[in-house]
Parts: sequence; C-alpha cells; structure tokens
Amino acid sequence: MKPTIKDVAKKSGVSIATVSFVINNSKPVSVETRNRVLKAIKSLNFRPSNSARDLVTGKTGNIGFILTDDHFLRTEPFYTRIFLGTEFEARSEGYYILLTTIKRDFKETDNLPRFIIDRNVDGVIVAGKVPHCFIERLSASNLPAVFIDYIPPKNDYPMVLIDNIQGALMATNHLISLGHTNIAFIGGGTEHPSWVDRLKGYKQALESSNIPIKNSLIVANDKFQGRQNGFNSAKMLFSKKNNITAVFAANDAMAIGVLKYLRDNGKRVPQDVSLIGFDDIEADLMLSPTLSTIRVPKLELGTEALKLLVNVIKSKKSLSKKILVPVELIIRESTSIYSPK
Amino acid sequence: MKPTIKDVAKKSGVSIATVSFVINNSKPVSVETRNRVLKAIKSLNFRPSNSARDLVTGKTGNIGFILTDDHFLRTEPFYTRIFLGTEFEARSEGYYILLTTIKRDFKETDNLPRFIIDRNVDGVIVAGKVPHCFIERLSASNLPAVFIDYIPPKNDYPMVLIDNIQGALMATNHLISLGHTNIAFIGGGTEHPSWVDRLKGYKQALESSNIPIKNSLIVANDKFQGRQNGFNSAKMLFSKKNNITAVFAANDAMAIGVLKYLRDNGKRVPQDVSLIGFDDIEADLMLSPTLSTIRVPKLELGTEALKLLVNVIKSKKSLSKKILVPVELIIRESTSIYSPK
DNA sequence: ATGAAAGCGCTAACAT
DNA sequence: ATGTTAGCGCTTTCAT
Repeated sequence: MKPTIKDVAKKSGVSIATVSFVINNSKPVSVETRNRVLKAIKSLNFRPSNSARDLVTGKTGNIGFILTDDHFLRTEPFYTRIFLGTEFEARSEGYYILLTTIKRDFKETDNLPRFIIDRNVDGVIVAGKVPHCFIERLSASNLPAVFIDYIPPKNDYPMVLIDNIQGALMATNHLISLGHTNIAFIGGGTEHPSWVDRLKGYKQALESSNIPIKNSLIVANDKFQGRQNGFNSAKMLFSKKNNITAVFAANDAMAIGVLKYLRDNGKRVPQDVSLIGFDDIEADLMLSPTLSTIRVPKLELGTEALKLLVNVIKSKKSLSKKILVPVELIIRESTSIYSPK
Repeated sequence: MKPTIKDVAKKSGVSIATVSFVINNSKPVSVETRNRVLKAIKSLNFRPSNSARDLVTGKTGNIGFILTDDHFLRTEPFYTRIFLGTEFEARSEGYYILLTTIKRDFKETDNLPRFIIDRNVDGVIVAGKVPHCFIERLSASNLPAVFIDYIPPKNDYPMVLIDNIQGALMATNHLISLGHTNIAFIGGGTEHPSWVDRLKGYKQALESSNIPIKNSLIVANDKFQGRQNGFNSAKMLFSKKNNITAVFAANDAMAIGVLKYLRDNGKRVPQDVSLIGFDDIEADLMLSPTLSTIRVPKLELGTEALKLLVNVIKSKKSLSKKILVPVELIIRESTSIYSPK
C-alpha cells in the first residue's frame, strides 16, 4: 500500500502535523526533526496524496491548456512547442497540464472542455486564436485564464504575446539594409491581431526609410491556410510585372509556399528574390535555401504563460498584465544583397 | 461556493448517501427520489468533487500519455492525432489525460514523468518507440500500461498495433497489380518492429507473385529521419541503373522525400515511377501528385488504447491483449499502370 | 429503499 | 517547536 503521512509520522516519531509542516515548509521545524522526517519520507518513498491535499485546500493542482484542433494538428510544430514550454514549467511549479482541443468552429451550444465543467482545473491557458463564443463561455466560468498569441476581444485577461511589430520591423529592415526597395508583403487576414501587427511593422519600416508603400505589393487574406496561402499570394504578386526583389511573408508556412511558387516558376532565391519569413518553425531540413526568418521563442511563450497564470491563481488578483516576448532576426540563405541584372 | 453533495441532499430532502447512490447508480433508489435528486443536482449545477471521490476510492481519474519529444514535435501530425483519439475517448470514459514527453535519449538516471513518481495516474499509455531503459523503469513502477505502435522488448503489456504486414502487402500488391515488377522498398532501420513488418509484407507480396526479391532494390536504414531519409535513400537507389518503376516507401514522410528526389532529378510521378507511402498523414495540400498510401486510422489507435487501458485498470488483470488495427489502401495520383517507354 | 456514520489522507487552526 | 483535532466532500458499510 502507498505510504501515508501517518506512516511517515510513526516512522519518524512525530505527529502528522509536523510532517505536514516539513512537506510544505508551512511552519518552522527544528533542524533535527526535519531531518528525521525527511529521512523517513525518503526511506518510505512517501508522496503526499494529491486528492487528499486538493480536497482540503480546494485546489486541483491542474491547469487546462486549450487550443483549436487545427492549431494542434498543424504541420509546423508551433503550438506543440508552446505546449511543451507550458508543460515543462508546470513540472517545476507542481502543476499538471490537461490538454484538450476545441473545434475551430466551436459553437455556442458545444460543450466546454470537461475539466472546466467539472471545475477540475485551477486555471486555463488558451493558445492561439479561438472562437469568440468560446471566450464568452470561458469568461462566464470565472476561471483564471491566460492567453497566448491572441488578443481576446474584450482585452481583459493576461496575455503572452509575440512582439510582432518589432519582428516585422526587423525583417523588413533587414531586406532594406540589403538594398531592396521593392519589397512585397504576404500576410493572413485582418482578423488576427498578429497579421495586423506584422503588416504594421512592415509599413513602419518602409516609412522610416522613406520607401513608398505600394498596395500592389501587399497581399493579405486568409482564403487559404499556411503554405497554400503563400503559394497563391505569390502567384498573385508575381504574375503582374512589378519587379519585386524581396518578399516578407508573415509566417514561415507562407514563406515555404512562396518559395515553392518561385521555384516552380524559375525564380532563384535569393539571387532573383530575397525571402524572409516569421516564426522560425523547425522547417523541413530539406528546405533549400534555408529560410531567413524572425525567431519566435515558442517554449518561452509557454513557460511565461504558465508563470503568469500561477501568479494570477496565487494572488487571486485578476491582473491583466501583458507580456511581450522579444523576437530575434535569424539570417540564413534566403536573403541576400540586391543586385540588379 | 461550489455546491456539495450536502447541498443536493438538503435541497432534495434525502441523505447524502442516497444522493451518492443516484450519482453512481450504486444502489437501487426509488424513481421518485431519484428524480427529486436529479432535479436538485441540475438546479444547483452540482458536480461531484474529483478530489473527494478520488480520495475515498483511491483512484486518480487520470491517465498519463507518454511519448518522446521528437515524436510529439514531428512535422506529420501522426502522434498528435493518436493523442486526440485518446483524449476524445477519455472524455466519455470520465478520465483526464496528462500528456508529457520524455527525451528521445531518456537516460537511466533521468526522472520519470512526475505523474508516475507521484502516482497521480491510474495507468499510462505509451505511444511510439521509447527507450528500453524507460520501459524498465515504467515496469518497475507497476502501473497499468498500454503501448501504441511499438512492441516493448519483453512483449508483455497490452498493445495496440498497426497491421503493418497487411498494409505492406496491400501497398506492394497494388503496385504489382498495376504491372510493376521492379519495385523498390525504402524503409527505416531494423530496430523498430514497424519497419521490420513493412519490409516483411513487401517481401511476402513479391514472393506470392513470384517476383524475385532483389536486395539492390531495398534500402533500409535510419541514419536520417523522415523526409531526409526518403530523399537520401532514393538517391542511393536511382543513382544506379536498375530500372525501378515503382517505389514503396515505408511511411509517407519518406515518400515525400522520395518524391522530392524524383522531381529534382527529372523523373515524373507516376508516369516514370509509381510511388506509394504508408500512414496517410495529412500531407501537404501542395503535394503534387497526391500520394497513394496505406491509411492508418490514427484516432482509432488512440481510442482503442484508452479502452484497453480502462479495461486493464478496472479488471485489475494484466491481460496482455494485442489489438491489431486494420489499415486501408488509398489510391491517389502517385501510382499508375506500368507503361514501358 | 433510505439513512447514519466511519473514514479516505491531508491541511491548518488551535493548544501546549 | 510540536501535537491534537476538526474538517474538506465523498463512498460505502451497516442499520433500519
């Protein structure tokens, strides 16, 4: 049978209260008793029962991690890495993570994740864009929550966000510094804050270098997803004659699509066109040339979110703090100096 | 405050025992009392506390899901789909899933997942290949466990496996039925049972059609992973002159690598070379031609494993049942009739 | 068919 | 600094 706190108490000749104090560091215990208790714990291989502890503290020791199924199943290990960051940090904080997905088109009548209904989590982390009606329902549940990489409509809730504007500035400035002026932007729709900010950064960079912003060089819609989007957008841009010498794709998935289009159509990267992405997904090893990009510290997004959530849970305050995680310019093979033919 | 069983008892004018009987269907309760209790539960929005219940039953209501980090982060959403199957089934069985990764090179001295150390799961599901020393440690923990898509060395433990031989037979026979006879096999190493079986099926198919097995047409090593492996293996095969007209790649990731190699080297698929994979991963939409393959029902692997584990947990018997999940031939564009030039 | 009550393993207030 | 003890919310045995 699993040893209990009683066994430890008996073995070390103290009361169960003292054992509890030692386990939780909740009251001063003399060094020698503490050592005796610790020894007993070790020799019995004692672990406090979660359910007993949770029952009396009213906590669950669990944290829910929620994202849409399409995000979870994405080809690029973006959200899975974020999850890993969260799970990793959870270990050291003593929490368990319950991962669940909701449908991309979560309906008002759909069930909330079971751990919310049963209130079997102390808080939840929401990663990526989720339907508004889900957020409303979550809100109504009054659970502490932290959002990663998405700004919920009401903009309360603590968030961990990517510094998208800064990243887009860095990417675009990198191309500018290489001598490019005809720089295209390929992005997603306008309903995700990230796409909006990455476009904003692109425009800001051009402006500060006094390069005119041409709408004909900007394609931003979300009729398609990821690579397919990049491919189609590139087709739209390059089928017209507009002497594009560099492309900033708002994420790596799209950049890979662009790359594919350019290859299929006899344009060399970076000789004819420089290409930079965003995210630094663990791209295909086979990708050639390797992609210059803006690195998003995915693990860090996850760890920061967990820390933030634990703070909220412990402080009971609903601080609506925003953490902006810095990004990094990664120069690889797909960008090079502008050299007109 | 969260309502308790007491509130329900009070509201419906019965004892908490009766409420418990209703909740768990553990003793006959008269229809009218049952209805009264049910009404009270609903009106109070009562949910039994997991920790209280777990404390008295000695269960945790949790199941651990373990895989190596590289599997979890794989480009192809293979294991993530399996997880989703498990998680889905867990919902209806009333379990929560604690997902955690271990390192691909898990060392003897590494910590076991926390939920095992703390015994905070009633059982675990292990997906994909994991280090032997991990399995030994898991074994020592005496937790019920089920393996998915991997046969642990000692071969005890219940397993949910893919019918690899059957799948490889179907794939190879498909190529044979199209008139191909010079069929190459590209696989992984020999230390994963799946690779071994897929090769076995390939050979069996050739034999039953009286096509000689040529070792020169077989490449099976795991110096590289996934696509890269396929690419390199294809290079090895096609740089010699051996009139290969069809390739069976032991998984889709490798098949995509093969496809890439063939494209880069002016071979058309399927006109010059037919290509079939295995797994039916949600391949790149941009893949052209679309890949014929053997579909592995990934969600089903996950759901079956959970059902099996729950059985083991409930029956307390360590039945070492093996479930062989059937696969399906999916014919798409990458395979066509052999037509010599 | 229903109820009373013991007790699961722990925390924390109170007592010493 | 350490011990005693009352619960936390539930399941389950034993009465009725």
